Amino acid sequence: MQLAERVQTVAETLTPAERKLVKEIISKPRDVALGTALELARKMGVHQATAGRLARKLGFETYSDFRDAIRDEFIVKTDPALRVRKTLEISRGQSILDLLIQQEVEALSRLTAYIDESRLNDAAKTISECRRIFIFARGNAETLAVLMDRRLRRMAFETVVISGDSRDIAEQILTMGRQDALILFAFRRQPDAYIPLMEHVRKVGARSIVISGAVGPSLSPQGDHLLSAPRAGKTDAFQTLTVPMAICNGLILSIAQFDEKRSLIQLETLGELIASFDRR
Amino acid sequence: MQLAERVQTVAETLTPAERKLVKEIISKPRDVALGTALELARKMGVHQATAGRLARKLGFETYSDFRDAIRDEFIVKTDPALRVRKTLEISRGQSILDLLIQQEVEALSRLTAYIDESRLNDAAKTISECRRIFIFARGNAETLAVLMDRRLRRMAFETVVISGDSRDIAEQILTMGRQDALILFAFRRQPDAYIPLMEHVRKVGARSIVISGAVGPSLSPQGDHLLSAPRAGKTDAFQTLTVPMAICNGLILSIAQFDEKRSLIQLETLGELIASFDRR
DNA sequence: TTGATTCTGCAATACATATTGCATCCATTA
DNA sequence: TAATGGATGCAATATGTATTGCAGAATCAA
Repeated sequence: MQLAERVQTVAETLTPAERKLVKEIISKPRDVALGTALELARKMGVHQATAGRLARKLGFETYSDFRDAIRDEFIVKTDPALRVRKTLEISRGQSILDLLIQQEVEALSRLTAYIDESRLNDAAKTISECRRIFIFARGNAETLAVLMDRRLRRMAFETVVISGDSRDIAEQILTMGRQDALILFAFRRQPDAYIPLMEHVRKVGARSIVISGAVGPSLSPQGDHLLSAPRAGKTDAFQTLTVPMAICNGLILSIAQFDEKRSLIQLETLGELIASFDRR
Repeated sequence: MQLAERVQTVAETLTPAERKLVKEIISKPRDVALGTALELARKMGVHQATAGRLARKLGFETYSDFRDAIRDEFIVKTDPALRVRKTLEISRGQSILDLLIQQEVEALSRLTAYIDESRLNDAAKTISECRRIFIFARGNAETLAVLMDRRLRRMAFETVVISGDSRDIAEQILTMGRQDALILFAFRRQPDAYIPLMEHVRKVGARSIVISGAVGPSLSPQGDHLLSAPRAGKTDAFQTLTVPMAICNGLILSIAQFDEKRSLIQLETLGELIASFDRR
């Protein structure tokens, strides 16, 4: 029986402390497989005894048995070369998920070739200095508009998600001023509203940030900041929002960094910044 | 220093018993990495103490240190995710974007350890057989609700995105019947509406698909299909939707596959399927 | 609020694993 | 063959790790 199944069978009876442990065990089984009950417990801030009791609850005689099971399931015992070959065989033959992930990983790995830190920071700085953020997206990109809207609001920005047809759009951007910014998403092709929108932004003296895919550089007129990188998969085929979402997340973290600096809180490392963000 | 080098430096001074041990260590380092000194010694017919002394001879303080080294060299390295991280660490600095991408790639690489093809297909089959799809998400996951809603609608499914408070929810699910399905997103913690929703689904004989993160297995009551895999980043820190979005995309492609089969169009490869999907 | 119940940490104990001093064995050499 | 010195196993000790009884804390229901 797999670990996840075992957890499911006892899911209803898990206590808060046990839940903490389970979360860690599920997300980092390798660490658990090589560590001790004490290490796991200390890491999650509960007592060693609780870890032992959880093992029993999951249906194992002892904690050691539990660890052995994790090892069986998550530690590669076979020859690595053989394993790689197997994986490739699978992905070449059948698995949708493997194919998808392979493409996503490749595309993500290429991202930093297109967007470097300073570019991201410039855009983040611009946004953090603005009063109001307008967000425009059409098609699948609306997903990202929802994401940015939520994240920005949580950081106490005032946002306006632009929706509807050209008349609606015109009404919504009427109040845009020089202290505002527009975040615009464009993939595949230039949205119909693109030119009038960008011209309006320029006219009122606002700033624009364009987040895009491969078409990014060929958009015209250009915005103040262009954050574009090609997406996973072939053009004109199934393309995902993973790469632009990574750009969005990077942007959010970068903005958070400026916010921290603004409030004179110095953080030692980026790791701390990331850890401090979004905590509940 | 690698194990092989260490052995070479002391090769001249190895005793017969030690030679036996070294042979085993070299040929089955993974077994040694997970076992005890006693196990190794007994297997090769020498005394436990000899194993301990060999460890010291190889330049380690204790047998545990020796085993840790073996683990580093032969177990941790075989984890594809960690290997990627090491590569990225070496080739680049520690910018926000690098850190983010590194985490995303790691998490994505691990995805297939948690969700296999059959699990995905089962869920896809269930959905493709349903008349109407209800979608429930709260917090950041609403982003994914928007994604799924758009994709499913394009595939001519009738969808209902559940919104609002408990009263609204109750009204919206009133018409749910046995031909319907609920896709529910849950991260961090179980949503308040989770239990009543799932109970209603069960009562009316509908199906449920839960897409989740590390908490997935500990949700209760459980749905008919659980698609869960840990997300990138540390628990309780900045966590992204990349992994669950990959699950969604995989699900969509899988559903598309069933649709193709239903309409008697046979595709030679999945690559073609993916290329054919979502083309405009 | 009270009482019952469950959860959880503490600390003592039990168990597993590693280290070390000592005795013996074996091979080598004179 | 006897002497020597390293190699090895034995067993006691030390260290690390897991389990368990107990009591205080938290939770829930009445």
